[in-house]
Parts: sequence; structure tokens; C-alpha cells
Amino acid sequence: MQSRLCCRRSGERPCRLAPQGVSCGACQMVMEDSNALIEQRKTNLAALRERGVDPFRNKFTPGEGCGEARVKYQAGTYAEGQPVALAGRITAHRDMGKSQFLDLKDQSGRIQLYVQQKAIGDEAFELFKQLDLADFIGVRGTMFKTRAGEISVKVEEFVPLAKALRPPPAKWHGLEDTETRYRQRYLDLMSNDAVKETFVKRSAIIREIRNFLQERGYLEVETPMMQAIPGGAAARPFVTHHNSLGCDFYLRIALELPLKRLLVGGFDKVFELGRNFRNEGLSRRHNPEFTMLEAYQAFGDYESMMELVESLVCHVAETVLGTLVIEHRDHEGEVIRTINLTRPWKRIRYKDLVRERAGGDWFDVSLEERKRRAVELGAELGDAFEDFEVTQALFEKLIEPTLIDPVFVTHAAKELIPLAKLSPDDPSTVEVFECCINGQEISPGYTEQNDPIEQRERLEHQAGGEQQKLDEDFLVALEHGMPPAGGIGIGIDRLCMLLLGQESIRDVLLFPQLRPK
RNA sequence: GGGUUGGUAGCUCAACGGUAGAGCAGCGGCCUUUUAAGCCGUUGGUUCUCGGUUCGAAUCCGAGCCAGCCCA
Repeated sequence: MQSRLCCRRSGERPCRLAPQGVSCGACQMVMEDSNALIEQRKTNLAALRERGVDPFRNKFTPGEGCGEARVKYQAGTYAEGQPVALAGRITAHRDMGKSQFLDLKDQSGRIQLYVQQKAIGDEAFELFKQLDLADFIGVRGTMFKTRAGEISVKVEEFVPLAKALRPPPAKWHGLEDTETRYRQRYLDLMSNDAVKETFVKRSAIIREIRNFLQERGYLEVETPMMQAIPGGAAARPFVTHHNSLGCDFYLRIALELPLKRLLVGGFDKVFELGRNFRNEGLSRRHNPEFTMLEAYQAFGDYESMMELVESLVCHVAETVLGTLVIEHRDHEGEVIRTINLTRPWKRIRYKDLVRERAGGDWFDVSLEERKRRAVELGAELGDAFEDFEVTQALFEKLIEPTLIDPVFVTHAAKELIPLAKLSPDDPSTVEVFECCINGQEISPGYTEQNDPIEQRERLEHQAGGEQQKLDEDFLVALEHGMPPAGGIGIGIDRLCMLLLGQESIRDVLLFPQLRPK
């Protein structure tokens, strides 16, 4: 095998053999792994060419989708003998000698093809034998139903459209190796229909979010992903470099600051649905780039935003899933969790929830006692934990994971959230909520800080004296006057996990980030 | 970053110190309504990499790479 010699020849450490051909990092040679299966397909490709048939045809226009034709026959729209023209990938082959059965698949679904030597002629039948599993073909024929009741197309004519030089994953088990599924998602989509369905639904979720917000008068905007000062959250950014400007930019970590400038400018309802980038670890719940929705409403507050989140999520669940009751299942298909999104969603103050779970006198005892109890209850406390952090540690570790049905936890301690406005009826808290569902934070919302002097103090405190981290232009914008406003953020990937019953963020991202090979 | 489980044929998996196997896919036969089609035959492996222990390593040990899960 030539590829296996590529690096050894140059004296470098040989690269790991990839399951599929990839370029070798050490010597930059493309490894063309040639196994017998690929060779066989290349032989079949050459055989097509010898017959004067183009294995990679430019165009074939199907009359409809494979699944559509099937559904039309089933519904009685098409009768036996209806002529159809279909195109798709061959996903199965059942050889009966002088007659053959194939499964043809496109995005709309699957249909069975029936190919008879007598019907297509000897020459075409020989050509047919040069086809391989996973090739694309176009066919013309007529609809009928087999003895076994399978809706099928009796092929009268077929044309190769594109040759697959590599074999597809096995038909019965599909592709199960998680690493290959993520690295070569096209193989996963090809062989696992449920995966395909998940991403069709993810697309529908995003479409319905847009519909809902636009229906309510929100303007969709796009703000810079490359920022000189990354703001709006506390997270490590990615750095990139602009050559002709000769300066570094940061990939945005939040959408907040540009959107608030738009409130100053006079757009009263705005939203952005797009990618954020955080230079942090990867996990079941974290991908370095993730999709975020942020929406701001002038003359709204945390209460109007709670209504927005509740309506939005219910609208999406009802239109995309057709239900407000979501079941999460394990690998055996057993229901492990049921989430009921039926309105109204519970609302409870942070302090009340903590008292409910950790004792009515939680906030009355000494700090030392609180720490002792927190540890006793299973929270892990770092060394220099301040008082509000002790309660928060307890909240995150013990309370949040138990919040399965939606709960708005409101009025968090003011130290926790420096960008929200104080609550008039309890100035130790701020007007905020955290919407928890499925044991995770799904959506935070605030009555946004619009006092430029307060805002400056808090951002300066957050910047920790590093003046270059202060977004001066944003503060100038606030000084021009920002209307009172409510704002929300919704982590779209986590919303998809919730709605689509996935336990890992990698299963709702088409191309999750993995370490490069 | 720490713990833990795993990496064997194109795919899904066996073999757990003694000749690397099966099913599917592939290839060669038979079969004109099959459908995980069937039947007969057959090809296919640097067992992730490097090193060690051993008469002998896919298997035991060490290091590394990649991934999953748990934790931080």
C-alpha cells in the first residue's frame, strides 16, 4: 500500500492510518488507501466508461422525490402504471438473478425499484450490473405494488448519475462508531435516518423561532462576529488577526452589546440568532462555537421577557413536535425523563427556592453554618467562597439538576448578575430570571441596566482595572440614552437537546468540534 | 486537567497468553414479485502507534494518539 510508505520514505514518524483517505500531516501526501473494495468500484467505474456511459453525469431532472412518489401511490393520487422519473442513491440491493430489487433513497424518502432483464433489455441489464451500492442513479418507470405489498417502480430505463468509490456503512447496523459519526457526519446521515430527522427538526426549530419573533415585530439583525473588545459575558475569547489593519480581533462571546446599541439607535425590538465562540473546554454540553438567540425589547422588563420565553418555547414545541410533553429515552428506548412544557410555567424567587430545598432558616444562620450545611448537602466549595457564592454553589449542584419541568427562578442576588437592574422591592436582588428546564439553564433574562453611570462602574469592576477591556463606545452609547428594556438569551443548542431528546450537544450539531487528527 | 471505558476486515462485533474469526458488504455461481431475500463457494487484517515482558502478545505491562462517559 503506497500510502503506508509515505512518511517512512521521508524518515518521519508514520502517520496514523486513517479509515478513509486523508492528507498526512507529516508529509502532506494524500494517502490514497487502496483496498479491494475501492479497487472493485474503480473497475466498475472503468467498465461504465468503456461502454461510453458517463459515470458522473451533469444532470438528470426527476419528476418528484422518491418518498413523494411512494406517498402519492399510497394515497391513491397515483394509480398502478403511473409513469415516474426518480433520482437517488442506491441503498440496498436484492439480487434475484434475472430480476433485481433496489432501494432508491433521496431526501424525501425511500422507494423500491424493480429491474427485470426482460423489461430493460440485455445490454442495459449488463450495464446495471456495473452499479454499486451507494451509487446515484436516475430512473424512469411505472408505479406498481409487489406481491408482498411493497410500493415499487418497475424500471424501464435507468441512467448512472454519480459513482461512489467507497462503500457505505453496513445497512443493518448502520454506522455506530461515535467518532466516525461526528468526523464524517455525511456517513452518519447516510445510514442513520433518526440522525437525519434530528437535524431536519433542528432546522424547523430555528425557522419557527424566527417566525415567532418576526410575527411579534422583532427585527432580525446581524452584528459583527469579529470584535476589537469581546464583551457581554465573562468568557475567554478566540483571537484572530486582521492583516491589512494590522490588529487582532476577538470572535464574539455574546451578542448583547451591539444589540443594545441598536436600542439606543431606535430599533425597539431586535434579535440576533447566530454563532458565539468561547475558548473553553469541550463537554457533553459545551462546544466552542454554539448558537445563541438574544432578543431585546424596549419598554419591556424581565416579566415581559418571561412571557416571551414561555410563548416562544411552547410555540416551537407545538409547531415542530406537535406536543408540549417531551420524553427523553435511553438507548433501549425506555423513557428516562418526561418534561411537561404546559403553561403556565412555575415562577419562584431564588431565595424562596433555596429555602424550600435547603431549610427555611438558610439565610438567617451564620456564613460558617451555611458553608457547613452546603458541604453536608453535597456542594463543593472552593477556598475563598463569598457568601453569595456558597448559596449559588448549592443551587447549581443540588437544585438546578432537579428542575425538569420549566421553572423561572427570579430575583437572583445582585452580585451574581452585574448587568441587570436592582429590584425595587428587594435591593439585594436584581430583576432577572433564569429559566431552567431539563435540569439545565436554558434562558436567562433581565431588566437591562440602562444607567450609564452604574453600567460604567460595573464594567470597570468586571474589567478589573484593565482599561483596554472596557468597551468605551458601548458606554458612550448608553450615555446617549437607552430605553428601559428587557432582554433574553436562549442557548439554541441546549434548546434543541431539550426538544429533540438528545443528551449530548454533539448530537444536535452537524459538525461538532473534535480534536484534529 | 483528573478518573474511567474503549480502539480488531469497508460496517457491526467475537476471540482475553497458544494458528485472528463470524454476520453483513465485496467477488464467483443458482434463482423473474424480493425486502436484514435465500442457497453454494470465496477474497479480505502492520488487531490505533511505539516500546517492554514472554518460547510465544490482539490479549499482560509502560508511554503516546484518538474517542465516549464521569468529575473539575
